[in-house]
Amino acid sequence: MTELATMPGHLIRRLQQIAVAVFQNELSAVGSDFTPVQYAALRTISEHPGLDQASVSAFIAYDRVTIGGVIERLVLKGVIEREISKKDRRARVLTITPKGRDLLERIAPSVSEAQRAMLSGLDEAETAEFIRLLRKAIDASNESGRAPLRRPERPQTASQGAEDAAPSAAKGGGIHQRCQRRRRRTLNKDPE
Amino acid sequence: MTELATMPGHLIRRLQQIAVAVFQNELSAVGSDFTPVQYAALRTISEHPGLDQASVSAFIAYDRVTIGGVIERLVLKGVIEREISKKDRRARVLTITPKGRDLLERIAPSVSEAQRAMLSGLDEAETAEFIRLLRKAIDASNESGRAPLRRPERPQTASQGAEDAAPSAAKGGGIHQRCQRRRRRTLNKDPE
DNA sequence: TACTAATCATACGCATACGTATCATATTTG
DNA sequence: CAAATATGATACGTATGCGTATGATTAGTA
Repeated sequence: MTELATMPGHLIRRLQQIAVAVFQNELSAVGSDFTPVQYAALRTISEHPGLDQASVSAFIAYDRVTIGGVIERLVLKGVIEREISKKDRRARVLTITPKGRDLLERIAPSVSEAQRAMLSGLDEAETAEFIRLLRKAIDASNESGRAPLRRPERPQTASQGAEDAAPSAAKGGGIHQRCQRRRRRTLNKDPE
Repeated sequence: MTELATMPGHLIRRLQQIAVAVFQNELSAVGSDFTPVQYAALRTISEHPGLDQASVSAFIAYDRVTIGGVIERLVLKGVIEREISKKDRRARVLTITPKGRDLLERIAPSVSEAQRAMLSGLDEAETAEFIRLLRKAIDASNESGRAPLRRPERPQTASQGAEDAAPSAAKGGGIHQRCQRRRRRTLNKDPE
């Protein structure tokens, strides 16, 4: 049986927890309480104004249900606005507020510092190689996660939010089929 | 502003989510619903019978509060037993049950396969290098997380569980001081 | 020995993370 | 066009993950 301490899964989990802790430490030092996920969502909305929630989650490869809660908290913090799309009354169109833009700008140095600090054990060459391997591994298993990375294709709000672009296979490929496939934690119950 | 898609924090999170999905996919294929964390805890208890919960969490660098719930679910699944220590009535001594041992053995191939599959995008040399960098980064930032890796030092159950050993700085160094230090998400509230 | 400090476990609260189900609305098709 | 299907958002349940607080005990100290 392989040592637990050498298993990739275990190591990835530990580094992820360190990364979150480092991120929040850096941000709390400048009075911000954004989580890494909230930051990622806010960044995405800032750079692609007018996205709906499903597109945001596809953009950063997060779970749609989870992003719903993240968006909710960002709205409560007053850093984004959410309104019903005029083109599709199911969708909620998201835009960043001036306050959100200010905060993003203010925490930018801390975010950069966190990215550096979480890999402080690696030198420059190692960091570059590590990032390369991370991306390679992720690309190969993109479809294994619940929320594969996808590129959206509609600016939605028209007017301003037109800097999206990037077509490609969006839609259709997601999970969430009504008649589900790919069950994971279900039908389990280890046989007694 | 750096691209979100190139930030280590973002990439680490995505790979972690892929790793969890792969793990659970592999295990559900053989009828098991252990989570990665439950597996790590069970492995630790199996290899170091007689540990208390705090020692388990220190051993695998997980949070003590979280491990409490994990242990609880393992007890409910009937794979471990938890009883009050005779030496320290505050502590709960943990041991694996025969059923737990059987299950561990049965899922071993799936666990190995998951470790391989989650890095299927990397060749052998890359995988080795990736793991080396993971460990190096983690070692350097061990203290950044809430639950740094520590080695326990008391077998606790006496009799059987004596294969622990590995002394070193345990105790004292943990977080959880009564008068807290290292606040993270607190005293925040971004200035309006 | 009495008091203080440290430690184990646990409780509560909040934030991801995700399987699943449902409602509302679009889109596709026969 | 009407029925079937797909999609956006959300609700519910469970599992981490972790800051914080507290009760029970133990250890350390005046």
